[in-house]
Amino acid sequence: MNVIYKNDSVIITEVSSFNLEQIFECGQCFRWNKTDCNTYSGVAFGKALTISQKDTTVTLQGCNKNDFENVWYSYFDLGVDYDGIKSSLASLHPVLKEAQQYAPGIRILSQEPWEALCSFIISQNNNIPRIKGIIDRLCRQYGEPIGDNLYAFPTAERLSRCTVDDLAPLRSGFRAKYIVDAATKVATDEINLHEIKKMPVEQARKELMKIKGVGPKVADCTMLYGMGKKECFPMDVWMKRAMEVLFPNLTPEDFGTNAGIAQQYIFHYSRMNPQLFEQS
DNA sequence: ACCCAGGAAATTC
DNA sequence: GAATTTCATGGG
Repeated sequence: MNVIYKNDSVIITEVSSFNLEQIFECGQCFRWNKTDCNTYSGVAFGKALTISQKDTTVTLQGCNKNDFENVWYSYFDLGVDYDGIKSSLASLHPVLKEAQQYAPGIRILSQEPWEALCSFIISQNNNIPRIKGIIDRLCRQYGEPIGDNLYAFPTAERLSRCTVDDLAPLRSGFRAKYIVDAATKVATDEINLHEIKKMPVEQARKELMKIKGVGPKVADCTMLYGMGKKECFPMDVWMKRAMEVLFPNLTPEDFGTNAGIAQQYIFHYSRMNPQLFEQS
């Protein structure tokens, strides 16, 4: 991998294990949209970015050296050797190898802890298009505008000043009260996400589950996508099916310290191939 | 009308 | 304590 800095853009060449479509559409994030062929626009850490890819060259538009080094490098997990992780995971199980080869350009994004927590609270018993819609309305309503019809993810402090009735226009249903509880606990520092990030997984999960509407699955998504805890293995309906049908004699622990990455390959592979789970 | 969606809380057994 | 029902909303 090679990085070239221009005036208002950064170009990465010879990138490996990196595919924008697979990264943004494997179900780990909800705020990136395809704006053109091989091009996505989105917001993270309060910064807007347009990013495009052709083969092993990736261009970040509207990005200076500072933003790249402080935000996007870690956001796209560029310090992690996915080639190495993939070959190690592939040797564990033939079906995992198959899932990984289906979308070899997946990377786990390092999202903001609060955004990950809030997003996956909204995700429960919900479908992805509708999750994206709710989060879009949430950001438009309560996020800081950052130009070009784009908005930062609203802070916990801002949302803590909302009532359940205030959130009605989001049409988030029964999840509104969970959003308010999470925002309040985070804003008052009753729940400190940066401290939780430093804790061992078991303890961190226990802390996160003090929030109403946060169970094991939402807690694990928060830790995997928002706290860099790659051993977490969120067990949703798809992953339960996948484990029963594709890996009947394995448990998440069998996938090791990068189980969360394995989970992402399996989740995406399963969702794109639902016929695997049809009864015959 | 029914079923399901990146679940968790409330209720019942 | 384990199993079942309920919780809003929208699409198929």
